Amino acid sequence: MSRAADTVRADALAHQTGGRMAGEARRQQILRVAMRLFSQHGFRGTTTKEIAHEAGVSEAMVFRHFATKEELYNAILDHKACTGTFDPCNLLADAITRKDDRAVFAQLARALMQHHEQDTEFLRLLTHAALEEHQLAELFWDRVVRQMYDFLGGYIRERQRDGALRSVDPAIIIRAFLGMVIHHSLNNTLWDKQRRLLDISNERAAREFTDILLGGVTSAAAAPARTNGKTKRSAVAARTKKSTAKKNR
Amino acid sequence: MSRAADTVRADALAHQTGGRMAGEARRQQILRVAMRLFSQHGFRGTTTKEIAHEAGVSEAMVFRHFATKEELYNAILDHKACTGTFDPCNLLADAITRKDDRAVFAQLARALMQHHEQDTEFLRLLTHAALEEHQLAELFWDRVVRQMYDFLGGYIRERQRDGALRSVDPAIIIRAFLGMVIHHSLNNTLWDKQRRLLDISNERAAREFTDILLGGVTSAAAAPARTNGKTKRSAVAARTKKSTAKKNR
DNA sequence: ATTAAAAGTAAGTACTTACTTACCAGACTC
DNA sequence: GAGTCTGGTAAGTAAGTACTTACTTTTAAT
Repeated sequence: MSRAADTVRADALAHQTGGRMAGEARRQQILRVAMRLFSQHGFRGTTTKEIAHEAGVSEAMVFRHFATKEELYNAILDHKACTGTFDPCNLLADAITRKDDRAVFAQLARALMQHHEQDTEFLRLLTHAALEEHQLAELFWDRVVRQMYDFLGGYIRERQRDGALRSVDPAIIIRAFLGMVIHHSLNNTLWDKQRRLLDISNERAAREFTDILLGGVTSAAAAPARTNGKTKRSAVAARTKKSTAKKNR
Repeated sequence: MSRAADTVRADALAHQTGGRMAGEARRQQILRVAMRLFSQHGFRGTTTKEIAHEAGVSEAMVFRHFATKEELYNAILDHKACTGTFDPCNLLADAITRKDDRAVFAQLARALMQHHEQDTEFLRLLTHAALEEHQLAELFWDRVVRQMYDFLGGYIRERQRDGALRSVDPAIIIRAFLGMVIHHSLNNTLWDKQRRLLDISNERAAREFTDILLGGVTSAAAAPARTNGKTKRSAVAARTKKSTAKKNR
Protein backbone atom coordinates (compact mmCIF):
# COMPACT_ATOMS: atom_id res chain seq x y z
CA MET A 1 0.00 0.00 0.00
CA SER A 2 1.05 3.57 -0.60
CA ARG A 3 1.37 4.90 2.89
CA ALA A 4 4.13 7.28 1.93
CA ALA A 5 2.06 8.79 -0.84
CA ASP A 6 -0.95 9.24 1.43
CA THR A 7 1.19 10.92 4.00
CA VAL A 8 2.56 13.37 1.54
CA ARG A 9 -0.81 14.21 0.08
CA ALA A 10 -2.46 14.70 3.44
CA ASP A 11 0.32 16.83 4.81
CA ALA A 12 0.38 18.94 1.71
CA LEU A 13 -3.32 19.56 2.03
CA ALA A 14 -3.01 20.44 5.66
CA HIS A 15 -0.04 22.69 5.27
CA GLN A 16 -1.30 24.52 2.22
CA THR A 17 -4.08 26.57 3.68
CA GLY A 18 -5.10 24.80 6.83
CA GLY A 19 -8.34 24.23 4.98
CA ARG A 20 -11.17 21.95 5.84
CA MET A 21 -10.61 18.24 5.54
CA ALA A 22 -12.84 15.19 5.40
CA GLY A 23 -13.35 13.65 8.81
CA GLU A 24 -11.42 10.48 8.26
CA ALA A 25 -8.52 12.26 6.60
CA ARG A 26 -8.21 14.66 9.50
CA ARG A 27 -8.37 11.77 11.90
CA GLN A 28 -5.51 10.06 10.13
CA GLN A 29 -3.52 13.24 10.03
CA ILE A 30 -3.95 13.80 13.75
CA LEU A 31 -2.90 10.23 14.32
CA ARG A 32 0.27 10.71 12.31
CA VAL A 33 1.21 13.95 14.00
CA ALA A 34 0.51 12.48 17.42
CA MET A 35 2.58 9.44 16.62
CA ARG A 36 5.51 11.60 15.70
CA LEU A 37 5.22 13.66 18.87
CA PHE A 38 4.64 10.71 21.16
CA SER A 39 7.67 8.99 19.72
CA GLN A 40 9.70 12.13 20.28
CA HIS A 41 8.58 13.05 23.78
CA GLY A 42 6.64 10.11 25.13
CA PHE A 43 3.05 10.07 26.31
CA ARG A 44 3.39 12.42 29.23
CA GLY A 45 5.82 14.67 27.41
CA THR A 46 3.37 15.41 24.61
CA THR A 47 0.48 17.84 25.12
CA THR A 48 -2.82 17.76 23.31
CA LYS A 49 -2.33 21.42 22.55
CA GLU A 50 0.91 20.63 20.79
CA ILE A 51 -0.70 17.87 18.78
CA ALA A 52 -3.53 20.16 17.74
CA HIS A 53 -1.18 22.94 16.77
CA GLU A 54 1.07 20.68 14.72
CA ALA A 55 -1.98 19.30 12.97
CA GLY A 56 -3.03 22.87 12.18
CA VAL A 57 -6.29 22.53 14.03
CA SER A 58 -7.86 23.54 17.34
CA GLU A 59 -7.58 21.36 20.40
CA ALA A 60 -11.30 20.66 20.33
CA MET A 61 -10.89 18.83 17.04
CA VAL A 62 -8.47 16.41 18.60
CA PHE A 63 -11.06 15.59 21.22
CA ARG A 64 -13.79 15.26 18.63
CA HIS A 65 -11.86 12.44 17.00
CA PHE A 66 -10.42 10.89 20.15
CA ALA A 67 -12.32 11.04 23.41
CA THR A 68 -9.19 11.16 25.54
CA LYS A 69 -5.48 11.49 25.09
CA GLU A 70 -5.13 7.90 26.23
CA GLU A 71 -7.50 6.75 23.48
CA LEU A 72 -5.38 8.58 20.93
CA TYR A 73 -2.29 6.88 22.25
CA ASN A 74 -3.94 3.50 22.14
CA ALA A 75 -5.15 4.07 18.60
CA ILE A 76 -1.59 4.72 17.53
CA LEU A 77 -0.16 1.77 19.33
CA ASP A 78 -2.82 -0.61 18.10
CA HIS A 79 -2.40 0.57 14.57
CA LYS A 80 1.34 0.23 14.79
CA ALA A 81 1.31 -3.10 16.51
CA CYS A 82 -1.00 -4.61 13.90
CA THR A 83 0.03 -2.93 10.71
CA GLY A 84 3.57 -1.89 11.12
CA THR A 85 5.24 -5.18 11.75
CA PHE A 86 6.41 -7.67 9.23
CA ASP A 87 6.23 -11.32 9.95
CA PRO A 88 9.32 -13.36 9.28
CA CYS A 89 7.37 -16.30 7.82
CA ASN A 90 6.92 -14.88 4.35
CA LEU A 91 10.22 -13.12 4.24
CA LEU A 92 12.28 -16.13 5.15
CA ALA A 93 10.14 -18.87 3.63
CA ASP A 94 12.41 -19.38 0.66
CA ALA A 95 15.67 -19.45 2.57
CA ILE A 96 14.13 -21.79 5.10
CA THR A 97 12.98 -24.37 2.60
CA ARG A 98 16.47 -24.28 1.11
CA LYS A 99 17.85 -24.72 4.64
CA ASP A 100 20.26 -21.93 3.91
CA ASP A 101 21.12 -20.87 7.44
CA ARG A 102 23.25 -17.99 6.33
CA ALA A 103 20.49 -16.56 4.18
CA VAL A 104 17.90 -17.04 6.91
CA PHE A 105 19.78 -15.06 9.50
CA ALA A 106 21.28 -12.48 7.20
CA GLN A 107 17.96 -11.68 5.59
CA LEU A 108 16.25 -11.48 8.94
CA ALA A 109 18.88 -9.12 10.25
CA ARG A 110 18.78 -6.95 7.17
CA ALA A 111 15.00 -6.75 7.18
CA LEU A 112 14.88 -5.90 10.86
CA MET A 113 17.51 -3.21 10.65
CA GLN A 114 15.95 -1.73 7.55
CA HIS A 115 12.61 -1.68 9.32
CA HIS A 116 14.11 0.04 12.32
CA GLU A 117 15.88 2.57 10.18
CA GLN A 118 12.79 3.44 8.18
CA ASP A 119 10.49 3.54 11.16
CA THR A 120 12.53 5.07 13.91
CA GLU A 121 9.34 6.43 15.40
CA PHE A 122 8.14 2.97 16.18
CA LEU A 123 11.34 1.97 17.91
CA ARG A 124 11.13 5.01 20.13
CA LEU A 125 7.42 4.53 20.73
CA LEU A 126 8.02 0.96 21.78
CA THR A 127 10.80 1.91 24.12
CA HIS A 128 8.66 4.60 25.67
CA ALA A 129 5.85 2.13 26.07
CA ALA A 130 8.13 -0.37 27.74
CA LEU A 131 9.44 2.23 30.17
CA GLU A 132 5.99 3.52 30.96
CA GLU A 133 4.85 -0.08 31.30
CA HIS A 134 2.08 0.62 28.87
CA GLN A 135 0.03 -2.33 27.70
CA LEU A 136 1.43 -1.96 24.20
CA ALA A 137 4.69 -3.30 25.41
CA GLU A 138 3.02 -6.51 26.44
CA LEU A 139 0.83 -6.57 23.38
CA PHE A 140 3.82 -6.19 21.10
CA TRP A 141 5.61 -8.86 23.05
CA ASP A 142 2.81 -11.34 22.69
CA ARG A 143 2.03 -10.64 19.08
CA VAL A 144 5.44 -10.11 17.60
CA VAL A 145 8.31 -11.16 19.79
CA ARG A 146 6.85 -14.43 20.97
CA GLN A 147 5.93 -15.32 17.42
CA MET A 148 9.47 -14.59 16.32
CA TYR A 149 10.90 -16.86 19.00
CA ASP A 150 8.44 -19.62 18.13
CA PHE A 151 9.04 -19.40 14.45
CA LEU A 152 12.81 -19.12 14.49
CA GLY A 153 12.97 -21.61 17.31
CA GLY A 154 11.22 -24.19 15.17
CA TYR A 155 13.68 -23.71 12.37
CA ILE A 156 16.67 -23.91 14.66
CA ARG A 157 15.42 -27.09 16.28
CA GLU A 158 15.01 -28.59 12.85
CA ARG A 159 18.54 -27.68 11.88
CA GLN A 160 19.78 -29.10 15.14
CA ARG A 161 18.11 -32.41 14.34
CA ASP A 162 19.85 -32.23 10.98
CA GLY A 163 23.09 -32.00 12.87
CA ALA A 164 23.86 -28.68 11.24
CA LEU A 165 23.63 -26.63 14.42
CA ARG A 166 25.03 -27.27 17.88
CA SER A 167 22.41 -28.22 20.38
CA VAL A 168 22.06 -25.04 22.36
CA ASP A 169 18.70 -23.88 23.63
CA PRO A 170 17.27 -22.19 20.53
CA ALA A 171 15.95 -19.34 22.65
CA ILE A 172 19.52 -18.51 23.60
CA ILE A 173 20.59 -18.44 19.98
CA ILE A 174 17.69 -16.18 19.10
CA ARG A 175 18.34 -13.94 22.08
CA ALA A 176 21.95 -13.62 21.06
CA PHE A 177 21.22 -12.82 17.44
CA LEU A 178 18.34 -10.46 18.03
CA GLY A 179 20.54 -8.88 20.66
CA MET A 180 23.21 -8.02 18.16
CA VAL A 181 20.72 -6.72 15.62
CA ILE A 182 18.36 -4.80 17.89
CA HIS A 183 21.14 -3.38 20.01
CA HIS A 184 22.80 -2.16 16.85
CA SER A 185 19.59 -0.51 15.70
CA LEU A 186 18.98 1.09 19.08
CA ASN A 187 22.52 2.32 19.06
CA ASN A 188 22.10 3.92 15.68
CA THR A 189 18.77 5.57 16.38
CA LEU A 190 19.01 6.39 20.05
CA TRP A 191 22.54 6.59 21.27
CA ASP A 192 25.05 7.19 18.54
CA LYS A 193 23.17 8.78 15.69
CA GLN A 194 26.39 10.10 14.23
CA ARG A 195 27.78 6.56 14.29
CA ARG A 196 31.02 7.64 15.88
CA LEU A 197 31.83 4.24 17.29
CA LEU A 198 30.78 2.06 14.40
CA ASP A 199 29.64 3.17 11.00
CA ILE A 200 28.73 0.31 8.72
CA SER A 201 25.90 -0.37 6.31
CA ASN A 202 22.98 -2.53 7.34
CA GLU A 203 24.07 -4.92 4.64
CA ARG A 204 27.47 -5.39 6.15
CA ALA A 205 26.23 -5.48 9.72
CA ALA A 206 23.80 -8.23 8.77
CA ARG A 207 26.60 -10.19 7.16
CA GLU A 208 29.05 -9.80 10.03
CA PHE A 209 26.51 -10.58 12.72
CA THR A 210 25.43 -13.65 10.79
CA ASP A 211 29.04 -14.76 10.42
CA ILE A 212 29.60 -14.45 14.13
CA LEU A 213 26.41 -16.23 15.06
CA LEU A 214 26.85 -19.10 12.64
CA GLY A 215 30.49 -19.45 13.57
CA GLY A 216 29.32 -19.81 17.13
CA VAL A 217 26.45 -22.20 16.67
CA THR A 218 27.22 -24.45 13.73
CA SER A 219 28.33 -27.94 14.61
CA ALA A 220 31.59 -27.66 12.72
CA ALA A 221 32.72 -24.75 14.83
CA ALA A 222 31.82 -26.49 18.04
CA ALA A 223 33.64 -29.68 17.19
CA PRO A 224 36.76 -28.84 15.25
CA ALA A 225 38.03 -31.86 13.36
CA ARG A 226 40.90 -33.55 15.02
CA THR A 227 40.20 -37.26 15.03
CA ASN A 228 37.50 -38.27 12.63
CA GLY A 229 34.25 -36.53 11.94
CA LYS A 230 31.90 -38.61 14.04
CA THR A 231 33.32 -39.84 17.29
CA LYS A 232 35.22 -37.01 18.79
CA ARG A 233 34.85 -37.13 22.52
CA SER A 234 36.14 -33.88 23.81
CA ALA A 235 35.46 -31.41 26.52
CA VAL A 236 33.50 -29.49 23.97
CA ALA A 237 31.24 -32.40 23.22
CA ALA A 238 30.74 -33.05 26.88
CA ARG A 239 29.83 -29.48 27.52
CA THR A 240 27.41 -29.42 24.66
CA LYS A 241 25.69 -32.51 25.93
CA LYS A 242 25.48 -31.09 29.40
CA SER A 243 23.80 -27.93 28.27
CA THR A 244 21.36 -29.95 26.22
CA ALA A 245 20.42 -32.01 29.22
CA LYS A 246 19.96 -28.91 31.30
CA LYS A 247 17.72 -27.48 28.68
CA ASN A 248 15.47 -30.50 28.41
CA ARG A 249 13.01 -29.82 31.14
CA MET B 1 33.36 7.43 52.50
CA SER B 2 30.64 5.25 53.94
CA ARG B 3 27.78 6.09 51.70
CA ALA B 4 25.98 2.85 52.37
CA ALA B 5 26.04 3.48 56.10
CA ASP B 6 24.80 7.01 55.63
CA THR B 7 22.00 5.76 53.47
CA VAL B 8 20.81 3.29 56.02
CA ARG B 9 20.98 5.74 58.85
CA ALA B 10 19.18 8.42 56.93
CA ASP B 11 16.37 6.14 55.85
CA ALA B 12 15.91 4.84 59.35
CA LEU B 13 15.73 8.34 60.73
CA ALA B 14 13.36 9.50 58.07
CA HIS B 15 11.01 6.57 58.33
CA GLN B 16 10.92 6.50 62.07
CA THR B 17 9.21 9.74 62.88
CA GLY B 18 9.76 12.03 59.95
CA GLY B 19 11.89 13.99 62.37
CA ARG B 20 14.40 16.66 61.64
CA MET B 21 17.49 15.64 59.74
CA ALA B 22 20.90 17.15 59.15
CA GLY B 23 20.97 19.14 55.93
CA GLU B 24 23.28 16.90 53.98
CA ALA B 25 21.50 13.75 55.06
CA ARG B 26 18.15 15.12 53.93
CA ARG B 27 19.71 16.13 50.66
CA GLN B 28 20.98 12.63 50.06
CA GLN B 29 17.64 11.15 50.98
CA ILE B 30 15.80 13.39 48.55
CA LEU B 31 18.31 12.42 45.91
CA ARG B 32 17.70 8.74 46.47
CA VAL B 33 13.93 9.06 46.44
CA ALA B 34 14.04 11.19 43.34
CA MET B 35 16.32 8.72 41.60
CA ARG B 36 13.88 5.92 42.27
CA LEU B 37 10.93 7.92 40.99
CA PHE B 38 12.73 9.31 37.94
CA SER B 39 13.80 5.83 36.99
CA GLN B 40 10.24 4.62 37.36
CA HIS B 41 8.39 7.40 35.57
CA GLY B 42 10.99 9.47 33.78
CA PHE B 43 11.71 13.15 34.24
CA ARG B 44 8.40 14.52 33.07
CA GLY B 45 6.43 11.73 34.65
CA THR B 46 7.71 12.54 38.13
CA THR B 47 6.35 15.50 40.09
CA THR B 48 8.20 17.44 42.74
CA LYS B 49 5.19 16.98 44.98
CA GLU B 50 5.56 13.23 44.70
CA ILE B 51 9.26 13.40 45.47
CA ALA B 52 8.63 15.58 48.52
CA HIS B 53 5.89 13.32 49.78
CA GLU B 54 7.93 10.15 49.38
CA ALA B 55 10.78 11.82 51.19
CA GLY B 56 8.39 12.72 53.99
CA VAL B 57 8.99 16.40 53.63
CA SER B 58 7.29 19.47 52.20
CA GLU B 59 7.82 20.50 48.62
CA ALA B 60 9.62 23.63 49.74
CA MET B 61 12.39 21.51 51.21
CA VAL B 62 13.07 19.93 47.87
CA PHE B 63 13.55 23.38 46.40
CA ARG B 64 15.74 24.45 49.29
CA HIS B 65 18.21 21.72 48.38
CA PHE B 66 17.80 21.86 44.61
CA ALA B 67 16.95 25.12 42.91
CA THR B 68 14.99 23.47 40.12
CA LYS B 69 13.70 20.06 39.20
CA GLU B 70 16.21 19.99 36.38
CA GLU B 71 19.07 20.57 38.82
CA LEU B 72 17.86 17.66 40.90
CA TYR B 73 17.79 15.49 37.83
CA ASN B 74 21.27 16.56 36.84
CA ALA B 75 22.60 15.88 40.31
CA ILE B 76 21.31 12.32 40.08
CA LEU B 77 22.64 11.73 36.64
CA ASP B 78 26.04 13.21 37.39
CA HIS B 79 26.34 11.17 40.54
CA LYS B 80 25.31 8.02 38.74
CA ALA B 81 27.48 8.60 35.72
CA CYS B 82 30.57 9.13 37.84
CA THR B 83 30.10 6.78 40.75
CA GLY B 84 27.88 4.04 39.54
CA THR B 85 29.92 2.60 36.73
CA PHE B 86 32.63 0.05 36.91
CA ASP B 87 35.55 0.20 34.56
CA PRO B 88 36.53 -2.99 32.81
CA CYS B 89 40.27 -2.36 33.19
CA ASN B 90 40.57 -3.59 36.75
CA LEU B 91 38.03 -6.30 36.43
CA LEU B 92 39.56 -7.90 33.38
CA ALA B 93 43.21 -7.12 34.00
CA ASP B 94 44.08 -10.61 35.13
CA ALA B 95 42.29 -12.45 32.34
CA ILE B 96 43.80 -10.08 29.83
CA THR B 97 47.38 -10.62 30.91
CA ARG B 98 46.72 -14.36 30.70
CA LYS B 99 45.24 -13.79 27.25
CA ASP B 100 42.34 -15.96 28.25
CA ASP B 101 39.75 -14.79 25.76
CA ARG B 102 37.00 -16.88 27.23
CA ALA B 103 37.57 -15.47 30.70
CA VAL B 104 37.77 -11.93 29.38
CA PHE B 105 34.42 -12.02 27.66
CA ALA B 106 32.61 -14.23 30.13
CA GLN B 107 33.69 -12.12 33.08
CA LEU B 108 32.77 -8.95 31.30
CA ALA B 109 29.35 -10.31 30.46
CA ARG B 110 28.74 -11.56 33.95
CA ALA B 111 29.82 -8.32 35.55
CA LEU B 112 27.67 -6.26 33.20
CA MET B 113 24.57 -8.35 33.70
CA GLN B 114 25.06 -8.45 37.43
CA HIS B 115 25.44 -4.69 37.44
CA HIS B 116 22.27 -4.27 35.42
CA GLU B 117 20.36 -6.62 37.66
CA GLN B 118 21.45 -4.92 40.85
CA ASP B 119 20.95 -1.42 39.57
CA THR B 120 17.86 -1.62 37.44
CA GLU B 121 17.18 2.00 38.27
CA PHE B 122 20.22 3.09 36.38
CA LEU B 123 19.33 1.12 33.27
CA ARG B 124 15.91 2.70 33.21
CA LEU B 125 17.30 6.14 33.98
CA LEU B 126 19.74 5.82 31.12
CA THR B 127 17.09 4.70 28.71
CA HIS B 128 14.87 7.59 29.73
CA ALA B 129 17.76 9.95 29.28
CA ALA B 130 18.47 8.61 25.83
CA LEU B 131 14.85 8.95 24.76
CA GLU B 132 14.58 12.45 26.18
CA GLU B 133 17.92 13.24 24.55
CA HIS B 134 19.19 14.46 27.87
CA GLN B 135 22.85 15.36 28.07
CA LEU B 136 23.46 12.43 30.40
CA ALA B 137 23.04 10.09 27.48
CA GLU B 138 25.93 11.75 25.71
CA LEU B 139 27.95 12.07 28.89
CA PHE B 140 27.54 8.39 29.61
CA TRP B 141 28.42 7.60 26.05
CA ASP B 142 31.64 9.56 26.17
CA ARG B 143 32.73 8.46 29.61
CA VAL B 144 31.73 4.83 29.66
CA VAL B 145 30.80 3.39 26.31
CA ARG B 146 33.61 4.92 24.32
CA GLN B 147 36.10 3.82 26.94
CA MET B 148 34.74 0.31 26.75
CA TYR B 149 35.14 0.22 22.99
CA ASP B 150 38.66 1.60 23.21
CA PHE B 151 39.74 -0.76 25.92
CA LEU B 152 38.23 -3.93 24.53
CA GLY B 153 39.17 -2.88 21.03
CA GLY B 154 42.81 -2.73 22.06
CA TYR B 155 42.72 -6.21 23.48
CA ILE B 156 40.97 -7.63 20.45
CA ARG B 157 43.47 -6.05 18.08
CA GLU B 158 46.25 -7.58 20.10
CA ARG B 159 44.67 -11.00 19.91
CA GLN B 160 44.20 -10.54 16.20
CA ARG B 161 47.91 -9.84 15.82
CA ASP B 162 48.50 -13.03 17.81
CA GLY B 163 46.48 -14.84 15.18
CA ALA B 164 44.00 -15.99 17.79
CA LEU B 165 41.08 -13.98 16.49
CA ARG B 166 39.80 -13.47 12.97
CA SER B 167 40.49 -10.05 11.57
CA VAL B 168 37.10 -8.43 11.84
CA ASP B 169 36.71 -4.80 12.79
CA PRO B 170 37.00 -4.97 16.59
CA ALA B 171 34.15 -2.51 16.93
CA ILE B 172 31.86 -5.00 15.22
CA ILE B 173 32.87 -7.74 17.60
CA ILE B 174 32.26 -5.49 20.57
CA ARG B 175 28.95 -4.31 19.19
CA ALA B 176 27.88 -7.89 18.69
CA PHE B 177 28.89 -9.02 22.14
CA LEU B 178 27.58 -6.02 24.03
CA GLY B 179 24.46 -6.41 21.95
CA MET B 180 23.83 -9.90 23.26
CA VAL B 181 24.55 -8.92 26.84
CA ILE B 182 22.78 -5.57 27.01
CA HIS B 183 19.81 -6.72 25.01
CA HIS B 184 19.47 -9.63 27.39
CA SER B 185 19.57 -7.31 30.38
CA LEU B 186 17.07 -4.92 28.85
CA ASN B 187 14.84 -7.84 28.10
CA ASN B 188 14.94 -9.04 31.66
CA THR B 189 14.39 -5.68 33.30
CA LEU B 190 12.14 -3.94 30.81
CA TRP B 191 10.30 -6.35 28.55
CA ASP B 192 10.04 -9.79 29.95
CA LYS B 193 10.43 -9.50 33.69
CA GLN B 194 8.81 -12.87 34.20
CA ARG B 195 11.35 -14.37 31.80
CA ARG B 196 8.73 -16.23 29.85
CA LEU B 197 10.81 -16.53 26.73
CA LEU B 198 14.17 -17.32 28.25
CA ASP B 199 14.94 -17.96 31.86
CA ILE B 200 18.60 -18.60 32.51
CA SER B 201 21.07 -17.48 35.14
CA ASN B 202 23.48 -14.66 34.42
CA GLU B 203 26.22 -17.18 34.83
CA ARG B 204 24.92 -19.38 32.09
CA ALA B 205 23.99 -16.50 29.82
CA ALA B 206 27.51 -15.17 30.10
CA ARG B 207 28.90 -18.58 29.23
CA GLU B 208 26.62 -19.19 26.28
CA PHE B 209 27.07 -15.74 24.81
CA THR B 210 30.81 -16.09 25.15
CA ASP B 211 30.70 -19.46 23.45
CA ILE B 212 28.77 -18.03 20.56
CA LEU B 213 31.01 -15.03 20.20
CA LEU B 214 34.26 -16.90 20.41
CA GLY B 215 33.01 -19.59 18.09
CA GLY B 216 32.27 -16.80 15.66
CA VAL B 217 35.45 -14.81 15.90
CA THR B 218 38.27 -17.21 16.63
CA SER B 219 40.51 -17.89 13.72
CA ALA B 220 39.75 -21.59 13.51
CA ALA B 221 36.09 -21.03 13.10
CA ALA B 222 36.52 -18.61 10.25
CA ALA B 223 39.00 -20.76 8.37
CA PRO B 224 37.80 -24.30 8.85
CA ALA B 225 40.58 -26.87 8.79
CA ARG B 226 41.78 -28.07 5.48
CA THR B 227 44.89 -25.97 5.14
CA ASN B 228 47.64 -26.62 7.65
CA GLY B 229 47.50 -27.89 11.17
CA LYS B 230 48.63 -24.82 12.98
CA THR B 231 45.49 -22.84 13.36
CA LYS B 232 43.54 -26.01 13.88
CA ARG B 233 45.74 -27.13 16.71
CA SER B 234 45.76 -23.82 18.44
CA ALA B 235 42.02 -23.64 18.19
CA VAL B 236 41.56 -27.00 19.78
CA ALA B 237 44.05 -26.20 22.48
CA ALA B 238 42.39 -22.92 23.24
CA ARG B 239 38.99 -24.49 23.42
CA THR B 240 40.11 -27.29 25.68
CA LYS B 241 41.84 -24.93 27.97
CA LYS B 242 38.85 -22.73 28.18
CA SER B 243 36.45 -25.46 29.00
CA THR B 244 38.72 -26.68 31.75
CA ALA B 245 38.87 -23.24 33.18
CA LYS B 246 35.14 -23.09 33.04
CA LYS B 247 34.73 -26.39 34.81
CA ASN B 248 36.52 -25.02 37.84
CA ARG B 249 33.46 -23.69 39.52
C1' DA C 1 -32.82 27.87 -1.95
C1' DT C 2 -33.35 25.26 2.31
C1' DT C 3 -31.67 22.62 5.61
C1' DA C 4 -29.20 19.52 8.36
C1' DA C 5 -25.14 17.34 9.23
C1' DA C 6 -20.29 17.75 9.55
C1' DA C 7 -15.91 20.45 10.22
C1' DG C 8 -14.22 23.81 12.90
C1' DT C 9 -13.25 27.33 16.68
C1' DA C 10 -12.86 30.65 20.90
C1' DA C 11 -13.11 30.71 25.31
C1' DG C 12 -13.76 28.54 28.89
C1' DT C 13 -13.38 24.86 33.48
C1' DA C 14 -11.34 22.34 37.01
C1' DC C 15 -7.18 20.77 38.24
C1' DT C 16 -2.07 20.10 38.37
C1' DT C 17 2.54 21.83 37.85
C1' DA C 18 7.05 23.89 39.22
C1' DC C 19 8.40 27.14 42.10
C1' DT C 20 7.92 31.20 46.03
C1' DT C 21 6.94 33.76 50.11
C1' DA C 22 6.43 34.44 54.75
C1' DC C 23 6.64 32.47 58.68
C1' DC C 24 7.85 28.91 62.65
C1' DA C 25 10.50 26.06 66.12
C1' DG C 26 14.30 24.13 68.16
C1' DA C 27 19.28 24.08 69.05
C1' DC C 28 23.41 26.51 69.57
C1' DT C 29 26.48 30.28 71.13
C1' DC C 30 27.55 34.24 74.02
C1' DG D 1 18.01 34.69 77.99
C1' DA D 2 18.68 37.29 73.66
C1' DG D 3 20.10 36.52 69.18
C1' DT D 4 20.68 33.76 65.26
C1' DC D 5 21.32 29.99 62.42
C1' DT D 6 19.08 25.98 60.43
C1' DG D 7 15.65 22.45 59.23
C1' DG D 8 11.00 22.78 58.25
C1' DT D 9 6.14 24.19 56.75
C1' DA D 10 1.48 26.34 55.09
C1' DA D 11 -0.26 28.67 51.80
C1' DG D 12 0.33 30.72 48.09
C1' DT D 13 1.21 32.06 42.43
C1' DA D 14 1.39 31.92 37.55
C1' DA D 15 1.49 29.01 34.00
C1' DG D 16 0.22 24.68 32.27
C1' DT D 17 -2.85 20.51 31.68
C1' DA D 18 -6.72 17.56 29.71
C1' DC D 19 -11.03 18.23 28.42
C1' DT D 20 -15.86 20.98 27.54
C1' DT D 21 -19.31 24.15 25.99
C1' DA D 22 -21.54 27.07 23.08
C1' DC D 23 -21.15 28.73 18.90
C1' DT D 24 -19.94 29.52 13.62
C1' DT D 25 -18.87 28.08 8.93
C1' DT D 26 -18.73 24.88 5.11
C1' DT D 27 -20.60 21.11 2.39
C1' DA D 28 -23.92 18.77 0.01
C1' DA D 29 -28.32 16.42 -0.53
C1' DT D 30 -33.16 17.61 -1.03
